Amino acid sequence: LFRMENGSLPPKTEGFVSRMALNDNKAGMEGLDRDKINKIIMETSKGSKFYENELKREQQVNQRIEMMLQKEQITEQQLKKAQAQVERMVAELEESRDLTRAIVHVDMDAFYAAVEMRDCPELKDKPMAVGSMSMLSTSNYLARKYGVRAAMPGFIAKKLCPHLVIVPTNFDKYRAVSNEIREIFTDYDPGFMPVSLDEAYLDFTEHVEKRQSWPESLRTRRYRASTTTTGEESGKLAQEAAPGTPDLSPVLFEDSPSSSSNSEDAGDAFEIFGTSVEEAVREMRFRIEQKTMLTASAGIAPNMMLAKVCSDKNKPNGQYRLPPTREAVMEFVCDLPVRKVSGVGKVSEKLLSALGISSCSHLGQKMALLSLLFSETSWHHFLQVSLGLGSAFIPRHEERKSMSTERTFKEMSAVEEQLSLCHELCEDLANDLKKEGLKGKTVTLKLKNVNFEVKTRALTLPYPVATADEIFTVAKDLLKTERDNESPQPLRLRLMGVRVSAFVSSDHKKPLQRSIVGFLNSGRGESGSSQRAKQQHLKENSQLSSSSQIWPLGCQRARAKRLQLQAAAASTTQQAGLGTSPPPVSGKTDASGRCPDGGSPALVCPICLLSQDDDDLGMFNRHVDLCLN
DNA sequence: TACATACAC
DNA sequence: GATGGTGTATGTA
Repeated sequence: LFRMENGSLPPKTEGFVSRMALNDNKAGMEGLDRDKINKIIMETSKGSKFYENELKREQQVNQRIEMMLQKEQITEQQLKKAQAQVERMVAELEESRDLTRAIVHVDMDAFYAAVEMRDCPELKDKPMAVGSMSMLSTSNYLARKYGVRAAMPGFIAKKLCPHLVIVPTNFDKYRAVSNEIREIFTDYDPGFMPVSLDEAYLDFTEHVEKRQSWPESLRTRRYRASTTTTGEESGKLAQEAAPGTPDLSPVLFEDSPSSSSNSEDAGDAFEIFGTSVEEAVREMRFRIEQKTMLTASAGIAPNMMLAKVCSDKNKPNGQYRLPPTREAVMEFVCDLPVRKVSGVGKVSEKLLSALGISSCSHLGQKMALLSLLFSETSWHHFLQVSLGLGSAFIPRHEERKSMSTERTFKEMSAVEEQLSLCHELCEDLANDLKKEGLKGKTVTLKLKNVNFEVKTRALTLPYPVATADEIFTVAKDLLKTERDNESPQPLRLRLMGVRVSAFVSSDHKKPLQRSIVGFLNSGRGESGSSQRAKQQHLKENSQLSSSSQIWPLGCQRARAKRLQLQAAAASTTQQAGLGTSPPPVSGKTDASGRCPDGGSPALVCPICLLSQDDDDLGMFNRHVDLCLN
């Protein structure tokens, strides 16, 4: 069972850097001439600093593989023991398998490219990509046929496809479209989780439940401006239908059926969607197309990991539902290439492939071995994947943990130039931090030299910083240290970046918010999205979502009161946190970090509504937690 | 905490 | 001529 296929798996061509080869596991990349494309990529890259660095990284990975294969000499004894442990864990995980949720992953098709094509008809029948000569963000399906894809530099793409049109990015435009589709998402799951501008996870479970008892009119989508709409949605729908003729969406892929052409065939003035999840998702995609003239693909599955894979299955402009049965899931996962799973990238793929693992079923077969070769978190993740398990609920949006800005430029070696750039970065970063009212204690400087070698240097202060000068004071010091380190050689840089992390303000507010939100929702049952709460979604104006009906009036008042208390407590908290001000101690705080004026206001527990004598926030939070339990 | 790596988009 | 920017997680020291 073990120690059989030793190593010989990756077909190694001499001097071939597999890290740089075409990634053809994305949609629209089937059946093209890989070898020819890779040859062009390699020829164009060969000899560049970038290439040399990639070669180095490749060798590092190869070394890791060697070390791993040495460890593979494992006694039967050990393996048996590991196998037993794996089996125990499998049983445990099986126990917890949840097939009751309908998780949806939506993904706009060739998003940036599609937006540009929509707004510039000239582009519709041309291979095009969005980005620059240095880097492409995405490409349309016509360009993909030439091997042109996201994360490829434009000058290489041009070699692959000389007629390629490269359009610069218009982030503001993409953001605007993103907001439009997110409005639609909210109607199906107000707690949806955005992944990026064009991608999101939604929990459709509750929507589908409600949908069963809806009148047909609520499931009717008009796409002719002429018809009058009925019901509470009329305004919205009329607006969405306003763009009129449905055949304006850019044709992304010649062979792909477009829902627009379907509607033309039907020749009807409206369409009624059914009550199933699939119909609901179809409806959502239809509304997206009506509103933005862009198409989306979607995957429906019992958990996030599977939904993500499913959304890729019928891309572009398609959807796929994986039935919520153990059998269907296991069959689906069996032949699934590990690389398709989110979280498994180039390196993991290569490591696994060295062990003879390329599909998820292999993953399951070799789990005992994997448990001995990989870290606990890694093999636990592999195990879950091999069983088709993933998160069946969509986690609440997390607070951000860091904020950074970085820039690439032509070689820069002069100290003064580097310093002024560093200062500029600090200013930009301080600006961004200000927008979110953040202060952090850790400043990290990132440097990349002309050989593409990356270094980070960090310093954690005893107090939080936020202004450009505060950050710069630290960053320039880190830069100086690094310069001294390399001297007398100058730092020949091609990139510099500054990051601030270890935030304090949110750190204090967060646990409290969580507790209160948890309390407010505790009456609504335990499952999935109902547990999540984003204040923004509690606003009442959405027709489809139930948010305005969730709270009985009395309850709303209580909620308002508690939120008030929460705010008060939070501001108290921030004051208490002033002990962390920077050195020239401000006159407003004394050494203990207490507010000198008026003493410390008593904290009130939002649950039991009793004043807490202790004004220590930690104690207070523990009290709230006790109350919640 | 510091740093490097892997990963996603 | 030319290979990005932003953010998270994790392993290790």
